[in-house]
Amino acid sequence: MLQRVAVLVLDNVAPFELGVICEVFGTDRTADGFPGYEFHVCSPGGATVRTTSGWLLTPTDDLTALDHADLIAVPAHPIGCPAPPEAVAALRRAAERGAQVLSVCSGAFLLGEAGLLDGRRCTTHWKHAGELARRFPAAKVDPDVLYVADDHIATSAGTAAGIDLCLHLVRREHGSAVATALARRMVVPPHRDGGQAQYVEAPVPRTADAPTLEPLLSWLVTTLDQEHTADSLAARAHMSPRTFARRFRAETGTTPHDWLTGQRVLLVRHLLEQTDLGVDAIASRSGFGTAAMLRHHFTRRVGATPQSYRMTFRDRDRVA
DNA sequence: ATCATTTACCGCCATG
DNA sequence: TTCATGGCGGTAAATG
Repeated sequence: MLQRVAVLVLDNVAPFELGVICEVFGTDRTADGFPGYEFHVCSPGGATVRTTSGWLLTPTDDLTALDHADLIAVPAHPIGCPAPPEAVAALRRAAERGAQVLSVCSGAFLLGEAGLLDGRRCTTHWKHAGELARRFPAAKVDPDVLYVADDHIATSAGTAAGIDLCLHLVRREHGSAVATALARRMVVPPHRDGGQAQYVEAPVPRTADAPTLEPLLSWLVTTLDQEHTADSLAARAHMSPRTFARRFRAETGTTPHDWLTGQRVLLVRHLLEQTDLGVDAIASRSGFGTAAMLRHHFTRRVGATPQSYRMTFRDRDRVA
């Protein structure tokens, strides 16, 4: 249960990464039906810290807040800045008692200092991935993903990926209806999977002379119930199968089939939360065809069975 | 759970 | 020369 959230700030904290965390967990939207959090910003001794932009930030708490938090968020700090031992120790204590920990960008280095990355899959900004692996040899650094959230230690790549990770945690806690509504409120894309590549060749849609796959993708999400094959998609995009596969990876960072499955799972989550349709009906509507197929992909990607997912999220949170 | 069959994907390389 | 293309074949994964 994520109720108490504590952000650990040190000198030279990066404002944008900090802002991402504040936006998701530190802004009161309970009036609109969103879940509320007890939000603490803490530093060693509660001392004022300087941001990388030069201005000063006065925390609400000292490090004792870490001992009572359900979620501890670590924004980015420049690598090489000495981490106060008491902050590292507090972080380790929190992780040991099972609190959820998340880092954005270079915040992962602080998690490394606390030994939280040992033996764990993790990530950071691609530019720092090599350094992170060198500094913490026991960490399994994956430089190619937006975020890793395998267990209660979660790490994310550069800045914007922090938004994806925060929304992922909201989704895990409160379901996709809440996460999607929150994303809409923040005007960010509703869901980017953690496995999605950090490098995408065309993250920004190009202009008319260089068409993108965007129209195809938009059409796909409205026709998830239909059958789609690699060849049929290539034909619709007026490309050879080989070129289509290449272009698809360049633009989305994944493969057509994998992307399609991801979208179908999102639709399933939605239908489980918002309707009373049976698993068979949902399988049919989402394009999985059979309940067995649905269960297979759903449990693999969500980590819960459709039934338990529905039990958890059905009617629990109302969103305006 | 396991298996046989089919499909998707990607490295390689020739082509324009 | 460099670059995108697209056909081929091996391998991994999905499917039923």
